[in-house]
Amino acid sequence: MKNDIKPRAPKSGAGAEMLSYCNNASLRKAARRLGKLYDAVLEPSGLKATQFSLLTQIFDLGSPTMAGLAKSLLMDLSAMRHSLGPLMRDGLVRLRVEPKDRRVKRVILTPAGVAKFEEAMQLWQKAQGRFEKAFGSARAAKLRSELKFLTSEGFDDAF
Amino acid sequence: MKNDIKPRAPKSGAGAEMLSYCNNASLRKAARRLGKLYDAVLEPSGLKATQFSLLTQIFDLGSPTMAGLAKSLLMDLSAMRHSLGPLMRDGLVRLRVEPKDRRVKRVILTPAGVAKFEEAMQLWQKAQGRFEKAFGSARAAKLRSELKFLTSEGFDDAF
DNA sequence: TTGGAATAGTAGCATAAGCCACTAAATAAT
DNA sequence: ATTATTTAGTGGCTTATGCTACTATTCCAA
Repeated sequence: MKNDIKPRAPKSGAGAEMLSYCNNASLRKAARRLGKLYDAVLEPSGLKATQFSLLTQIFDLGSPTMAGLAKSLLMDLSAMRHSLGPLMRDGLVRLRVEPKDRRVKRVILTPAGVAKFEEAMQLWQKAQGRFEKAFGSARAAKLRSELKFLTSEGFDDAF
Repeated sequence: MKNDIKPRAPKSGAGAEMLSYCNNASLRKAARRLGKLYDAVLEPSGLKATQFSLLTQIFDLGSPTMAGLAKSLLMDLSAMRHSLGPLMRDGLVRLRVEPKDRRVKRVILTPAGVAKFEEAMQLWQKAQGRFEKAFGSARAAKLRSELKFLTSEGFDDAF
């Protein structure tokens, strides 16, 4: 009488793991787990994986505007700003008003930020390598490809 | 001179999207996106997708202990407790001390919690259906399977 | 040119999630 | 039995993210 409601799971009862059928829950769970693994490897740098991602994106885009950075990460502008907080506090990143349009602020890596990025990059390589070894490179590429599709315009429109 | 450092990305420069090579960043980005989509569909219930997941797991496990619930979600016990906060505040869930071992507290769905769960389940079915339609059912099953592996013991050991 | 719409950020609040330190209860070891 | 150890939770702090409301600029149209 316990599980007459369930997410199209086959049978049920304890151990049916209804939640494993939820694409969103599966994704979050995996993200939690993988985040911890990458975090652990990056730990010597003092950066969280999310922070490393931010530095990487800022570096890659080359002093993007806040809105541009947020958009590239499919992140809320406000959320992105909050995440920049610790990085600004630690002097890795700073903001610069765009003279041409004083509404705009560009996100700049400070020299310390670049140095920290380079340091963390070594660790990231290690984490990435361990992942590819444990999961398989081709398999990882395929997974990233699927995830990329999930974040594409096309998927968003289709949903 | 800008991108002489990069995560095994092929070329680089603006648009190379270094970050798309990071398995962790890809996963988080996709999780953010998908979370928002599921959240939007669940919105009429007043539950976030994460909260629905919690209710589902509590329901499925049948009044699990806090530790058991956290473990099943690969979540920190403390984090899980924090997430239960809003659900307890809203009267959907409550805790009950286990008489046999007074350290233990079981997480119980209140009648209101069960009702809310059933209500949200309808919406979840809709979100899940839209996902499967946009992404493909077989493809989704394959993706979940890969994500499941990421959260398995085996992967953890290999990493 | 001036008032309204659009754009870029900021501020505050709320949930999601992890870590560490601490308490309480049960178990094992001596 | 008494202490040491382990197990289960709690609390507080921090970062990750999102939403909404509000401010500052810029742009566009009448």
